[in-house]
Amino acid sequence: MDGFQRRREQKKKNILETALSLFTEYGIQKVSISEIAKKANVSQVTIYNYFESKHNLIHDVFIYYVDKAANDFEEVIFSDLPFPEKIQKMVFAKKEAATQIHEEFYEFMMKEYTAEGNYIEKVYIEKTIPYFTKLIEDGKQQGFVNQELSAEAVLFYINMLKDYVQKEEVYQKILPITEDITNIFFYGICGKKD
Amino acid sequence: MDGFQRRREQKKKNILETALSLFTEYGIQKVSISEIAKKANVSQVTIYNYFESKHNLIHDVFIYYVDKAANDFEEVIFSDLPFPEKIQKMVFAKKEAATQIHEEFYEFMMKEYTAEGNYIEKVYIEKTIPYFTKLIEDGKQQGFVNQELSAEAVLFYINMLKDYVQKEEVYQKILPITEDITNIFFYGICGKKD
Amino acid sequence: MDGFQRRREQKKKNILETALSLFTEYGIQKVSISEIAKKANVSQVTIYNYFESKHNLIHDVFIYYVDKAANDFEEVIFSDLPFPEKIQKMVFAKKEAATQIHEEFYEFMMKEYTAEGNYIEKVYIEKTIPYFTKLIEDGKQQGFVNQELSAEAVLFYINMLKDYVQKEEVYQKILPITEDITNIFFYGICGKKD
Amino acid sequence: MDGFQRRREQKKKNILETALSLFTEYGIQKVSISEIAKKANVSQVTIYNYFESKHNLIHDVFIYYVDKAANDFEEVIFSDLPFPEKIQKMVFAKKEAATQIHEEFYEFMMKEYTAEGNYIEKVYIEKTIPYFTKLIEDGKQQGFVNQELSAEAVLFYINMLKDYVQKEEVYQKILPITEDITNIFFYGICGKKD
DNA sequence: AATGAATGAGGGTTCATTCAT
DNA sequence: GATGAATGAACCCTCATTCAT
Repeated sequence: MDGFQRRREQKKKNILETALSLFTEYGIQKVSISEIAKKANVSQVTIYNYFESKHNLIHDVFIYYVDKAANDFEEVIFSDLPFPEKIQKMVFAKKEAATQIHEEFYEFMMKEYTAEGNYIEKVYIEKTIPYFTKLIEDGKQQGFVNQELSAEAVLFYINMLKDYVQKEEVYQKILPITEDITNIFFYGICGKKD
Repeated sequence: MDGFQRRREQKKKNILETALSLFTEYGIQKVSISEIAKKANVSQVTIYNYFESKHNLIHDVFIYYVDKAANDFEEVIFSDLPFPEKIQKMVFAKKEAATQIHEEFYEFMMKEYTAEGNYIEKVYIEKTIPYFTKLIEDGKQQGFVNQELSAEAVLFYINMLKDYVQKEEVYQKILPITEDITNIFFYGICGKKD
Repeated sequence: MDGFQRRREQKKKNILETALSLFTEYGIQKVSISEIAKKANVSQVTIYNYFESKHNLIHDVFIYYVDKAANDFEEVIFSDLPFPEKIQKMVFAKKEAATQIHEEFYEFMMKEYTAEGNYIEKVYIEKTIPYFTKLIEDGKQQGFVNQELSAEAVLFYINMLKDYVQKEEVYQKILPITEDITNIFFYGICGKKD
Repeated sequence: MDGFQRRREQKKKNILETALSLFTEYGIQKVSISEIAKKANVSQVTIYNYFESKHNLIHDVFIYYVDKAANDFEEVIFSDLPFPEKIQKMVFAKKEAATQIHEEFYEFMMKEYTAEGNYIEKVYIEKTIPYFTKLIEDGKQQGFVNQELSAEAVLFYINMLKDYVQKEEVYQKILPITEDITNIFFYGICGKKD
């Protein structure tokens, strides 16, 4: 990749980052192209030169985000932390502002684009799910996970917790009850930790 | 309340219902005042006469929705179903389309308005929480809920499940693993149901 | 039609006239909605309220024009002028500026819309052609038109002359040779008037 | 002219041809510089290097076209066809698609540029008119053209016919009445061919 | 000389909101 | 009080043109 290409990529990444941060903070519709352009220090038209339309930009931002998230995820999975801490980290790790995701953007990812490119699905099937399944296998072998539970159900639970805890307005409220929540996750609302 | 007043209230409710249904289906920003006016068979200006601004309309729609949801909630709580079925009903009851809530509207409720009027907070404190606390107390006495868990944590968990399951794109995927999910809820990913 | 309606129609006509005059002078693409709005003393959005899109506006302007032109045509046809003067009037009558038609607008009428609504076709079939055929019949009976010629061919010829003479850049050049042109029309480039 | 020059001229001609074909097909305003650049396989800036502005490009394309058309014209004039066939060929010869001229481009030639460079005028005066006058003289001598008619009037008529017949939407409609039209041209709507 | 990148200006369109009847 | 009509501001997008390499 020559200097031209590299600079182009750099600029593209810059726009993607800017757009991602604005989208995650304010949602998609509230953010105008001109806003992104201003904050990224480029002209509106430059954005159009790179991405052709707002819709395309959103698409690319979305893929950019999914890749990034998948990488973060892998890192935790392949770390050598003990099982419970991996879970904790995945669920409760305070996200940096940049990855605090705006509901509308989340929704966009989940809904509008599953239909079209199904990129998120692909990433899930190729990476997230296999790694995750392995994690749960390990958990079962080490006695942290009930052998009878399906991996899907556990995956669902962890995802739910993660998504939910990630919400800004939720995160702060549950800080004091983090321990209880962890307990419920491991032992249910009924079970006892003993 | 005389005939005038009643007609006025009726018209207002009509507008609120229309707006709610459009908001929940398409989100707030995608729905224009003129759309609401057309579907509610009134003039745009009538809406402004009643609600002064779109922002106010949203606010009122939101309160209208919270009240309705709180009522539904009460009904389940005070029914004479056994504890686990109450939980199931709260979490898994297939919502009618009308209450399948659009993410953006949900977010609006959670974020923009917790700041300002905090009506949802008020309703929660006055009704939801007390009733819910009682529900959990009952659950503890009947041995369904671990005595050591805080009511807040359980409340959080149930809400999370409810919200998550309500999402259209989630609901269908988890149908096959409903039982596992219920099990995890009661006994954790570790514990066994036995 | 009540006062409301009348005023609405008046305003609509005002916009149509303004648009027509601008279109005929500058062509369609060069004329922006905001230009029309400014010259018609209304807001851009008012135009959108009446016509929904530029495309629709063009369409309506076009129909407005065709109707007007058809009326002018009828008037001449049903006047009690002698045959040659009718022809002269149809072909050479100095158009008011307002009906000096811009090529692009003409083309639009001829091409884009013949496909879609075929309104011009309808008007032609219902009014122009019958009237015109009668005119030619009269011309034949009075010995002004060769009996063997088809009405279509004569119609074509008159239309061609009319359209061509109407062009601004042409009109002035041919003024000095009007008589020759009339002669050619009646007696051909070969024939002699004697 | 060295190799450099020749290559330069070649590239210029390439751009002119591309622009001409796009202009004649879609009109001037609908064709963007970037479109021309793409289709001609050069960069936009190259076009600017050669032609300085879109306006200039149009100008040059126009001159390119007029020269070409004048050459075609000469060819017919100096051919050894009999007079009526020359006329027929000039008027009815089915143009190749490439020279089916878009109205807007035609108008541009006729209007905007007659004012400014008057190149077309010059060509007319220097070549078209003399040649044409000679043609008409021949016609008169051979008895095909009325001696009393001015050459201008006949020229006008032929041009009109040619321009009009060239229009796509007209050409097809008149095919069945070509003979009648030719007759009218030679003998008028009154006269008889006998 | 040639190009990829960048831009200011402007166009069509939508929307929350106000005016006037 | 209710309505049709009207509006200013903003948005997405395109284009002729210039900059920088």
